[in-house]
Amino acid sequence: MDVKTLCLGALALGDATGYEIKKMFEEGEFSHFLEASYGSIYPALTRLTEEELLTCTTEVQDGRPDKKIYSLTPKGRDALSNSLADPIADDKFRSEFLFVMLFAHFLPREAVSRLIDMKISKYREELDRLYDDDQALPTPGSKFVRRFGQAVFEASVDYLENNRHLIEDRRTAGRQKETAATPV
Amino acid sequence: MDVKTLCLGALALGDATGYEIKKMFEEGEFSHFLEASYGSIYPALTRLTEEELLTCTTEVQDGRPDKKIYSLTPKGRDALSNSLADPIADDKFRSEFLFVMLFAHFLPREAVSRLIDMKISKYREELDRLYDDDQALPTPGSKFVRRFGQAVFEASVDYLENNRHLIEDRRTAGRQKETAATPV
DNA sequence: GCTTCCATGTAATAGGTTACATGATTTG
DNA sequence: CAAATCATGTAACCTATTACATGGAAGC
Repeated sequence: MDVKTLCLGALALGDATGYEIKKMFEEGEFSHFLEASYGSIYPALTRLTEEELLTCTTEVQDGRPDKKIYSLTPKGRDALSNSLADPIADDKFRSEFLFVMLFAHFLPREAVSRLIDMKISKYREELDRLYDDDQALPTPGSKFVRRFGQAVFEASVDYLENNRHLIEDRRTAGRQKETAATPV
Repeated sequence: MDVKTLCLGALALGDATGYEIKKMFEEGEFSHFLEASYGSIYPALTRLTEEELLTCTTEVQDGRPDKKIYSLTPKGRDALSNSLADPIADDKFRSEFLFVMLFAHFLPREAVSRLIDMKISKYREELDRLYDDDQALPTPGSKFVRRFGQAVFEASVDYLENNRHLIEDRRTAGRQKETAATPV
């Protein structure tokens, strides 16, 4: 599933420009589970138009590059439909944060605490974005997908808050000797 | 943070071969938040050895290629330490599943149900792997990281089970008319 | 008898991201 | 007055995945 397909999906939610599609990945509908850059979106839109899966209306602007509004053609809608029926790849989750946490004992305790604090704020930011459903949700799936994000990020924040002591309290490693049961 | 750094991390948990490191990504310590293929691991180990961050002991085998066991050198340990102190990239979560769910109304209801069932099994498989801590956990961070995975996957399964009706029950879209309050 | 496991490695390819190029207008 | 927003597009680069090459042993 490449950026072309993702763009078809974006346009199935309504006509849009490349710029607006990018925003959907950054802060819109797709932000918590997809990514794409201008460098991949613009060429994708050009190709899709060549293949007649999209039409493009140019709106002349002063001072700015002309705005190109893309629309899904019936052919494009079919292409999307077909792609949706294709086998889907497994979720991919990549977290450098967890990698670093695995080696938390290599870092000063305060550094670890700072990283956890930062990660919690990041998750909270995501949550704020997910709770702010100003714009009407365009498909029934939107609600489902949004709430999934909420559930997962909430679980993440909860987990970090309730279990950070596991790595913030030291003495866990192999380096203590007879210092048996003397909690500080 | 590239595969080289990830390999340093892998070897900080104990000496290993390229094959074993791959297993850590597939089903071991790293499986739920990192990925790497042989095609990136083997060259990384070669480079790291050239840079003297690793040493390599060759164990001759019959019938199989010689086993190459890599160990972190003190220099390698320092390099890892330094990398851990570098700014860390944001988590990346990519889900084609959620993308498809956004357009669930393009698919037959049974297809959607099947996808959700499959996704739940996938998450359950991950959970089984995470709960099976046969091998002793090598660092204090391991427990923290593992449990994080458990928390998130459990939240995901719970969410799917309790909210699948949001897309499995139709009539939500814009296509109903006066059919007000007549639940089928 | 077939599949999976062990075990390493290279080359081609693909798919992106990053950086660059341009520039007026609005917001702080 | 500076920074962010709007708006498109290309080219260089990079990184990693996929496929290929090899092959015995063990499990089903």
